[in-house]
Amino acid sequence: MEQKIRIKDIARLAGVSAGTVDRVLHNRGNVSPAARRAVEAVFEQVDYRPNIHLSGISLRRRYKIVAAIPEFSQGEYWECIRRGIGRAVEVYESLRIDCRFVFYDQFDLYSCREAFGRIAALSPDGVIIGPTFRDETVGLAARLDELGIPYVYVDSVIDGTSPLTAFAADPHTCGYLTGKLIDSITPPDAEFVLFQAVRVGRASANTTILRKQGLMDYLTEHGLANNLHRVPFSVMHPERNDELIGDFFERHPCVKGAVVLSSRSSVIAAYMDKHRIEGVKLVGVDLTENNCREIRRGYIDFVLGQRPEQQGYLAVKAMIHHLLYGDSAKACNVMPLDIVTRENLDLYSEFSEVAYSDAK
Amino acid sequence: MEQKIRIKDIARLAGVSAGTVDRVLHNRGNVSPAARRAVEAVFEQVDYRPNIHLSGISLRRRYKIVAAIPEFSQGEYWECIRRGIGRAVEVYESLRIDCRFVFYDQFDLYSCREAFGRIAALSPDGVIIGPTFRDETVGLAARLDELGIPYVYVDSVIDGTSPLTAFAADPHTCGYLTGKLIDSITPPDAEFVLFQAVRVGRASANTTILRKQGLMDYLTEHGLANNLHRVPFSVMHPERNDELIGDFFERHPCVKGAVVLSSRSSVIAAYMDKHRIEGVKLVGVDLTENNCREIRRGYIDFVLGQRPEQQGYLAVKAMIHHLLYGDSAKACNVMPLDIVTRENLDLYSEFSEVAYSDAK
DNA sequence: CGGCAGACTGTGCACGTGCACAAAAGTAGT
DNA sequence: ACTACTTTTGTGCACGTGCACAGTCTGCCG
Repeated sequence: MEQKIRIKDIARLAGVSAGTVDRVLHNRGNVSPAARRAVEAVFEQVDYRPNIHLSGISLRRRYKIVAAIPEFSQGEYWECIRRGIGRAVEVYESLRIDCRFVFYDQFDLYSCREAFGRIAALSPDGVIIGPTFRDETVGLAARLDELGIPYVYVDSVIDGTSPLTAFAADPHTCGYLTGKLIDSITPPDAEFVLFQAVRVGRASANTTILRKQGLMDYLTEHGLANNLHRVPFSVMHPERNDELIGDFFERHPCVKGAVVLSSRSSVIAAYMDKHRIEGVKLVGVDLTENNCREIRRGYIDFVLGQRPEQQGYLAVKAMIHHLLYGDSAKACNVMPLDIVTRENLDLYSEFSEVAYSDAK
Repeated sequence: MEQKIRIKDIARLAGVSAGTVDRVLHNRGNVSPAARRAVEAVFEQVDYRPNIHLSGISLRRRYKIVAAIPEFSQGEYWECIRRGIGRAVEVYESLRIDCRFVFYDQFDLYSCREAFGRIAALSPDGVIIGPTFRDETVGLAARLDELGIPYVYVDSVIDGTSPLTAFAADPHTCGYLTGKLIDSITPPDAEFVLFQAVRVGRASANTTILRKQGLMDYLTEHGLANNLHRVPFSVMHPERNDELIGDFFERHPCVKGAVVLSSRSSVIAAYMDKHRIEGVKLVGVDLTENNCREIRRGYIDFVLGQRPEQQGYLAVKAMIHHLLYGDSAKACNVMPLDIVTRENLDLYSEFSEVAYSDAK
């Protein structure tokens, strides 16, 4: 095993001092062309990898990261992302990282606008964005671009902006896979129903539209497009669903599979429980606490998980690596879609403890 | 954000020098009871977390890890574990870690015995064991216990030994989940076949037996135990399967689902391709290259992945944390079982790039 | 030629920990 | 009280990097 190459070694090989190598390395200027060439020639030949642990210590300044994500209640989707962010900040605490959260109401455009407006004043070194409203996010991205502040998306990506990177599942694949699953676990040529969550004050999110497109594409490719019914349901007022959903199942006894493309499949599961609807398979998205409970109780058959906690963790990590070591990251990281069912559910929840703890 | 507590601070608070605190911290002895009490009293009160990056640098000695795992061909299961180990060693290279591999033939008991016999002579500080043969592993474990050398299992766990920790999927759950899947994607009360890989020179591995038990338990609980047929097949000589498997399907046209509990489901997939057997669902285990190919081609419907690469990575990480920072780890870490199908396969393979790269 | 600004370069400290070594304190025997 | 020895305690260096600061060199102007 060859000895690790240090800045001092590079300096010796190039016939300059460590300070000059450092200046070349960090583009700090004030380096003569000759010295620069000499140093760069050495870099060509040797495989120098800075010891990231050490560069962290020597660092003088503190970096400030702002995470702008929707607010959440306990057990909801965004709590996982938040937890992942928090974990990363803990792990990297020995480097000089501060993290500050800015929450907004994902169902209130004005709340988002106001929250996003506050960010610049915090003069962050980097921003983690959990986007909901397209225009507001585009505006924020433009401002950050102008200020030269890097930003990273979690959960979903907003086109037409230039983030450092993003960590999100592919919504089209998500919908497509949902189609495959519900098709696989129901009899051939079964009928399906897509329950669409409706909410006051918010048009369907882009993610949901793309998921639906993925679902439709699967069904179309398998000649099942006409087997799909669409029924809206209310998240805020579950009691209103009784009439909405109630007679649907009465009129459509051939429906053997139900799909929910938002994270609220537990609402449908609760309905099925209450009204003793049996023989209908249910596939949902996201491992929220409510969904997990319904999986355990057997009312939800499969759920697609998109590793929100890991998204948050990796977003912070990518940001830190960019800020501290100048790493560029690939434009978009597509998260795996975990197929979760009663038998492997616990494995996922228990395991998340282990996976991230880089430091004690 | 409060200031980070350093050894020097503890020393000041306890009225001793940093050296004494260090001695208490690392149980190096030569500390008077009074001083020890004073230091420990301070530890009670403050939340001291050593900066692991720094302890890494200051460390004088090199640690030597030996990984004893089965040899493999390209694209096979153990290659992933090996890759994960390699990755971890890269990431932690700035700490002083050497890793050395000892390979053995997983179908040759004597090869294993010989390889395991060589380990002690390498005087490792820690050993990663990928076990196959029970008695040989028990023997190795006993020798390591005697020498006070910690060891970690990957892939599976050998009872009656005391490893530092282990990273493995639960084989019973694996079989159980396989049952759930094949049951879910076939018509009610379908018949199934379990293809059992037979190999010269090796009794069925313990893992396979436990998986089979899990499968049987699922079927029994769902009143399907009598719907299962068992057929052996040859991995080494696929051409012999023509007769073995051939007339089975002729005689059992009601069989709609096939299960393989080893990683060799691609052999069955290839057979189905060759003989144009259709309408039979196939569920397998492990994301080997061959299995991935057959998933893409549509001959395998679902595969359970147990994250071998992550197992290797985490095993090394746990060992390093134990050696360097004295962390104890929980006895056994149960890996998630990823349900992989054509639509989410690529997501898993692409993502593994991202997840581990702690350092550039 | 002297002075001076500006560009470039080298030096040295700090970061927090592990560990070697020196120093001090304690103990026991003569 | 002195020596010899053990136990306990304190001190200081090394690790590799970032960065401040001081020092050197060059060219230009008066």
